[in-house]
Amino acid sequence: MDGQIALEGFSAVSAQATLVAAVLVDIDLPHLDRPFDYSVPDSLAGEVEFGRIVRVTLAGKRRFGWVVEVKSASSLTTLAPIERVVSHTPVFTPRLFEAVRRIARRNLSTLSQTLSVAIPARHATTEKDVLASQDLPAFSYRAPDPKPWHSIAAGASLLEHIAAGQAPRAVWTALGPNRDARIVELVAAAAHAKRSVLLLVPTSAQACTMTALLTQSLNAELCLIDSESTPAQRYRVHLEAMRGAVRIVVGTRSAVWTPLHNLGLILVWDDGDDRLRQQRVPRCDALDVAVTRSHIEDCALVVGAYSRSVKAQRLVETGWAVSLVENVDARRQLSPIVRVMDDIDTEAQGPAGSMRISPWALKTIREGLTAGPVLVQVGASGYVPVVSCDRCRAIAHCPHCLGPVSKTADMHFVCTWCSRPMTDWRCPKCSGTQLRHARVGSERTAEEIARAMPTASVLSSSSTHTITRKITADPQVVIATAGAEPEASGAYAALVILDARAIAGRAELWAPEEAMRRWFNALALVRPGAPALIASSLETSMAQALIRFDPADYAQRLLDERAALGYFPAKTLIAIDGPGPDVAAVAQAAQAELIGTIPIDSKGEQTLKVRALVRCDHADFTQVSARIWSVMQHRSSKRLPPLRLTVNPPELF
DNA sequence: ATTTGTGTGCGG
DNA sequence: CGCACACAAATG
Repeated sequence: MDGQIALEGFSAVSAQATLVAAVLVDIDLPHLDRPFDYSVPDSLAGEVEFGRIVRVTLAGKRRFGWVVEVKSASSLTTLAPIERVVSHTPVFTPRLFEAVRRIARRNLSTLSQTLSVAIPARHATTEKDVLASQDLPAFSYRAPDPKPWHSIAAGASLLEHIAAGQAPRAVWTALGPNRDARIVELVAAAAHAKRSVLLLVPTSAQACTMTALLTQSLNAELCLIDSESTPAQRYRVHLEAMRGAVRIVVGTRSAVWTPLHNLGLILVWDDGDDRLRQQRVPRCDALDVAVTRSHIEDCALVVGAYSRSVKAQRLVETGWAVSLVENVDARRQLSPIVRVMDDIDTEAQGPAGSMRISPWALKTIREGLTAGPVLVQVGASGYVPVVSCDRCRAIAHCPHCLGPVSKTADMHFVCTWCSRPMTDWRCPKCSGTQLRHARVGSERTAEEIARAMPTASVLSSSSTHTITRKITADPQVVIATAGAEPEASGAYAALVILDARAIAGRAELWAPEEAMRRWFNALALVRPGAPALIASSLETSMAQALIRFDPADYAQRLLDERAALGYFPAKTLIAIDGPGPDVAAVAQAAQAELIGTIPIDSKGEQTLKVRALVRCDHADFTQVSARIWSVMQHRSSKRLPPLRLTVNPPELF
């Protein structure tokens, strides 16, 4: 009987205008990842609206949920009621929800989990405070001068389109000396169009620098969201952005979801940096979210970097974004002069040329010191393989030619120069006879340089120890790992890049792209016309891209290679991790090409785990992912252990 | 994840 | 026949 049911908390949906809310419940299970209808008690009718957080009962347990639709009827006859409306305001917009939906689909993750990532945790007192405030700051910016953009083909046009409130898309390769000015102009253009701006950078430090830059040059009111931000601050910016009270947001990865009102421009800086990628599920990439949002919000997108990621180049190749590159004159005027050592240089220097710090490198450092600070970029600790004496740790050299020793695939020590085997090797320092294979980093290099140049002042900056952010224009040698380079007042007078081959030569598919990103980031810190030496021989196309200062061309080469191999981003790959038979079943159900299945080392677990990689064309992804997802739903409803899915695993590409 | 419903086996 | 336990289905 209806009366009895109502007593138990359920109500029949009558012919009267009782409202129904579709609620997405916060449970991370694939088969429950869809909205459920709840009746809206008359007492809550005024509060239930799209985007509100509510309290509902699902399967006998009280849970939080998000209202994703309010309608007048349901296809079901009896509904449980919404018990409480939790948030006093919507915490997301229809457009943000659409972005969440697409990103969840693409990453094969649940909507509820993705929504949880996109929306900061509610903070009640902050919410009250934001809702009580009424301030909407005045908003008027002059249109930036497009003149400085004339050294970039299509650059001025991009700026004018943004200033006119339109939504152009570009991948931009910047030059160190004028990057800041260009960013300020881009932001000013969108602000002039009375639209909001979202600026995303890889690190907190960069976010702070950007905030300072924009505050100073635009006299703009803006908000900063980075790893230092408290939950209260995050929630405040989120709500204020939605209300239009905040119009410019600078931040790191998590800020990409900020639901700015009338979003006009998203600017992603250095998209190749893996810090713009989330490590935990749903592992979404700030660039992917930015691309998706620019579609949905109809806003401009500028992907800027000193180098060019393969992913960004793909946006250019497909015609979705235009490529913005400084012309040859500007590059020549504003970039350092790059010299890449080749095999002939190495040979010309004689035996010493194959030492870790070559005479060429030392010469470049010495000359640079006469004009200002010199940057030496080294591989991070553990990056550079070195063979040394097992007893005294002295770096081993070939007794015949003094060349460097390395370990071959079949575990033998040989000279990389004359390829003589190191049988009967004897340490010249301590007479030890055993060799060891180690990896060294920046600290060792600092010692070596200090020894070679006793009069120079040497500073070491690495992410594992101390990072120095800014140095004076006084002559000194700065040894830094990639990403830990301090900015020099007036820029560096010279740059030496060591260990280049150790980084570019890694077996991972992303190695050359990542190497270029690191090197161009270092090159951007050097004075125009100053010498920059890459102290290793490199593959010709790589060397050419550095010398001509043309990372976009090289990215296109890498993209062509990926296409030829059938890898991301030319195709879509999905990794399925879990117990062997289950993984095989899912790979089968996907009806996509199975590239292979490899065992993965699972620590402390009994069951043998494997990773299957399946591949499909972009056009087939929707269907392939739908098939995989339905298996996941089935598995979770049967309470089978979950499998881990990764779309285009960033550790591979 | 949690509850509710249905089926099966065994003691009474 | 009645009850406990196992398994499956639904969850609003």
